Amino acid sequence: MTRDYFAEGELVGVLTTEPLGRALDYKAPEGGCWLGAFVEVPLGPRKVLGVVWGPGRGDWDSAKVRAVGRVLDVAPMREELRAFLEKAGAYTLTPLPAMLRLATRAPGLSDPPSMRKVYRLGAGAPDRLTDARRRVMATLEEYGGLAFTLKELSEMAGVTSSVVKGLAAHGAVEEADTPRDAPYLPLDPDRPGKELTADQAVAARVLRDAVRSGSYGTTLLKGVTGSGKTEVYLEAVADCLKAGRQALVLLPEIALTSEFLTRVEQRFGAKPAEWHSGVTMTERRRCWRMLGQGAAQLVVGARSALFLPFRDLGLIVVDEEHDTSYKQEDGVLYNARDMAVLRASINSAQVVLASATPSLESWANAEAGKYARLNLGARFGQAVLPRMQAIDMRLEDLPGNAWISPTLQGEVKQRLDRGEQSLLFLNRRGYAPVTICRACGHQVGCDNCDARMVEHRFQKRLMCHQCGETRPMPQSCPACKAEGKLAPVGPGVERLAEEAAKLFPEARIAVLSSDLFGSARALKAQIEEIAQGGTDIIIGTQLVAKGHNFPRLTLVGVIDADLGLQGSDLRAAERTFQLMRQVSGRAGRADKPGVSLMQTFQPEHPVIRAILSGDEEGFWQAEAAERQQAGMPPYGRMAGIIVSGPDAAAAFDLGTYLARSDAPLRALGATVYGPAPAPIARIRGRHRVRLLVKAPKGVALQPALSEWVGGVKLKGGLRLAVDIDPQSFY
DNA sequence: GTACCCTAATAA
DNA sequence: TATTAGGGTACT
Repeated sequence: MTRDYFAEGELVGVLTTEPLGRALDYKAPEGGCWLGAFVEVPLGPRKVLGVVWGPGRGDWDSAKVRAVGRVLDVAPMREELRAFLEKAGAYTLTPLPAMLRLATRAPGLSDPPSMRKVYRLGAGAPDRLTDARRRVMATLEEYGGLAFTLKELSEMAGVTSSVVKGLAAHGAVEEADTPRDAPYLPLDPDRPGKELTADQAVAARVLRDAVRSGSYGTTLLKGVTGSGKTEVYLEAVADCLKAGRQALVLLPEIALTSEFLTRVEQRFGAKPAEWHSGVTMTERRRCWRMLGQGAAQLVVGARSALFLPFRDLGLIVVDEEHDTSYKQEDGVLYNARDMAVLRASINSAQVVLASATPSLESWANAEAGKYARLNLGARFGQAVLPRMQAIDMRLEDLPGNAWISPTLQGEVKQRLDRGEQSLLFLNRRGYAPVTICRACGHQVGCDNCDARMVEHRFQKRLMCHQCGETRPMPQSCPACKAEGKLAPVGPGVERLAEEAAKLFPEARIAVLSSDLFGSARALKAQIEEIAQGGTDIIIGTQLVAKGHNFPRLTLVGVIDADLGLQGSDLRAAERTFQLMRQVSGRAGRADKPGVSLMQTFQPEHPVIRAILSGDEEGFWQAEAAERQQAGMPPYGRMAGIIVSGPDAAAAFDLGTYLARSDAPLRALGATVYGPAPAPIARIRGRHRVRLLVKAPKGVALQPALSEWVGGVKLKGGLRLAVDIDPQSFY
């Protein structure tokens, strides 16, 4: 039994975010401290943030043990969150301090709560009741005991701030100091939701019962685009809130949050808390603090929201659970989908994994009975799934440097004539993926990475999609100095837009690509304009595949359906299948039927055939069988090791050394492959070498891995990262 | 002799 | 991670 209070002078173990691997011993401060308390401790010449993690170990020279500086004025970290950080750290082989950093990414944690003045109904009476004063009093009475800032109150009453001040002077309005971090407006789960179809009602009831059980469980909620997944899981959120517990909805893309916030507001009458990289410092602080106090009921956020200090988390929804952006690819390597399941199991909470095209992992877990499974069939309203067809590019008469086939052109023309929208999908940002010199054949590459520079014509620059480095479009070849010989090769969305503009000069064309919008707001405005019908042809990257509603869209043209199938990655088929299905789902949402046409050079490819036939179960079965055969995840376990450093030879040497000293892994029946140059052999000037570990399912992989790599001394700027359950398998 | 830079060690 | 101590180098 661990103790949860430490009296002054007792030894406590404090975990800091400094990379020391474990908690350090300190003396409890005056007044003692609680287990989980956020504290400020002296470390060398500095003061750093820490959390009281347990009793001290007492193995440090007691004369050198220092005292905790002070206990911070925030809710202590709950036991569930501490357990989650420890387990998630053990799973991903991440040292605890790095895990703690994920959970303390809130600004101003060590500051006292800042105060502001608010105004509410007072006991006194004003000497004269003017019309303006009456409006202020009426406003306050309408909202009962609620308090408002000067600005809010004067705006709501339609008076100037001096009117409010005047009333405050008479005591009719009371002036008070409250913490700046105000509770979120309460969400009302009892408001009636949208009318559900029979299908949706059944699914909603199952989820509701699961939430009411108050225990852990995971449900895979599968439904095609437009089948009303959101309505269904919002019912589960409603029941979670009714039970007085908190809920978290994870979204893969910030661009999706504002649309989602609106839906929550329609359903519950107020906006939830928001947590992602685009949220201001003040809002983050408020979110973090209010969650701990239970003054925020629902958070909508990106994967990092998993590490927020919920007081009583009862439900986690992972929307578009198959999305690859749930996998954090640098720093702490974790998959938010898996971590959501872990956190829920610790918190006795429910997980809903929602997707039209689940990941093979989740599909297999549902098949194995580890997850419950719910299928939403028909699309909401009259809309039906789009008709899907291939355009065999071997039969199309298309000149070089053109990518819209005559067949596709004809279809777009028809939509233009009918006043409907078309979407041309190409998963390539920029103007052209390759810039080649016609004089010497040189391909312009990035100086710091092993990647080609991509021309972005709107910005008149070349950009490296690996490190983000840009440079002005050169006039002469960097290799042979020939002037005016640089030529674009291959299509990007910008170039496709140029081609479309030539073919359809009268059409209004919009390009949706993540790099063309400075802010989430600009992107949202553009999406809204498209939804209103202000655009005839949308040209977009995979940004458009994710849940935006374009009611007048009836044609999706996939420019290069073969793109994702190249390479030897076992996940390529799965990803292409998901992406194509998602994009196609954009067409025909309202009452107009949609068509999805895929340009391909290999219409007989099994993946393309599976996409066209719509035989999803068949596709998953075949994929699963193939993975099982190869002993690949989810039927086997994998880990990737990336060794990186400024010196290629040193990185490779360490890789070779690791490969030779693989005894701890062989003991498990695991195999080490490599070292080989990583898929991108150089990023930001660092050379990268990769090893892969393949192990049978059910073995204790992590302890063996830490024994294996834990002993190596990293010198000369070398770094080593272990990636459990990597996204790519080569 | 010292100003400057890089690397390695250290923190309780 | 931030700080600093130490060692080497290029200057005055």
